[in-house]
Amino acid sequence: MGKVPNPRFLRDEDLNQGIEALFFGYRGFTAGPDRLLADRGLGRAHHRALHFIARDPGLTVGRVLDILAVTKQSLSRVLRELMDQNLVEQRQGAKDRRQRHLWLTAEGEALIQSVRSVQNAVVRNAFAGAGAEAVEGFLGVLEGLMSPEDLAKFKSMPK
Amino acid sequence: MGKVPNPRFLRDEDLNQGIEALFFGYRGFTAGPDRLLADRGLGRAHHRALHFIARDPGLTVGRVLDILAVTKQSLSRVLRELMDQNLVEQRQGAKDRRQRHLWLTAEGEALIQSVRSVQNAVVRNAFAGAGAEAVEGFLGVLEGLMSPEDLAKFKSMPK
DNA sequence: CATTTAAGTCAATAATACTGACTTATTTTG
DNA sequence: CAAAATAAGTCAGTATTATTGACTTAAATG
Repeated sequence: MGKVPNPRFLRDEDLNQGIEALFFGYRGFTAGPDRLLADRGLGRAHHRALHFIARDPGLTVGRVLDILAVTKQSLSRVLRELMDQNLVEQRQGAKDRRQRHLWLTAEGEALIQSVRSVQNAVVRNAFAGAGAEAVEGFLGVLEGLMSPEDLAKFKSMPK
Repeated sequence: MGKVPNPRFLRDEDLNQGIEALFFGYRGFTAGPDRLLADRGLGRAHHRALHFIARDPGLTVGRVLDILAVTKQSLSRVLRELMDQNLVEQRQGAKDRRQRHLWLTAEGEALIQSVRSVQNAVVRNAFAGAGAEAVEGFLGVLEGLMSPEDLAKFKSMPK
C-alpha cells in the first residue's frame, strides 16, 4: 500500500494548469466569432447551430438537438431567428416526412465563411505555432475529456 | 505566387476538427462540477470564482474582475451569494484599505476540494490516457489560442 | 388502429451577463 | 493639502441562453 507519487505531468498542479489553460484558451477561441456575430444580433448559440448545419448540411432538427444537448424549446428560438434572418432553411424529409432537414441559404453560407475565416485564423495560428505533434496531443487530450457519447458524436462527424 | 497547400495538420478540415474537439472536450470537462454545484444552487460562475480564490488566496476583487473579465455588477452577485453561503469571506486590505481581499472559509475549502476531486479525476484520466507528450502539446496549442492578455494572466498564476 | 416518434408551441422561470449612473472611502498627485 | 484618480459597491433596467412542464400536430410503425 505504499503511496506512489503522481508522475510530473499528473500532479494536482499540472491538472490545475490544464484546467486554467482550457478556460483561457476557450475564451480566446470564441472571442472573434462572438464579436463578429454580435453585429447581426446573433450569439454563440446561433454560431453553434450554423457551425453544425454547415458541417453536415441537411441534418435533421433531432440531430442538432442531440449534438448541442439543449432543449427543443431553446433550439427552436435559435432556429427561428436564423430562419427569420434568411440564414437557414428547412425542408421536409422525403423518406420520413416528420423530419425537418436544415440547410444554409447562400446568405448563411456567406456568414459562416466570414466567421470561419476569423476563427480559423486563430486556430491555424495556434496549431502552426505549436506544431503537428502538439496538435496530435491537443486532440488526444480533448478526446479523453469527452463523455463517451460526445466522443462518439465527435468521431462520427463527416469529413 | 504559386498556391502552396496547407500541411496536413493545417487544412480547413483539421481546423474544424480542432474546433469541434474543443467544443465537446470543454463540455466533458465542465459537466462534473456543474452537476455537483447545482445541488447548492451554484453555477459555473460561482465555480470560476471559487477556483481562482482557491488558487490565489487573498487576491483582490479587482484581480478577480480582471481574470474573469466580467463586470463588477456581475461578479458582485456571485460573490454575495458565495458569502451568504459562508463559502468566501472578505477582508479589508492592510496596505491599501480600499481593497477587499478574498479568502475561502473552511466550508469553501471543503467545497472546492470536492469539486476538484471530480474535475481532477476527469482531467487526470484524459492526461494519463494521452501521455506526457500529448499534455505538452495540449498546453502549447491552448496557449496559442489565448489572447496576449490572457496568456500573461495564465503564465502569472501562482504555483 | 393504437402507439410511438419528430417537430413545434405556449407559458413561466432561472442563471449569467450587460449598460448606465451613481456613492463611498481611500490613495495618489500636482 | 486640495483635486483627481482608484477600488469597491449599489440601484435599475435589459438581453441572452437556457430550463421545466404541458400540450398539439403530423406521420411512421408495430
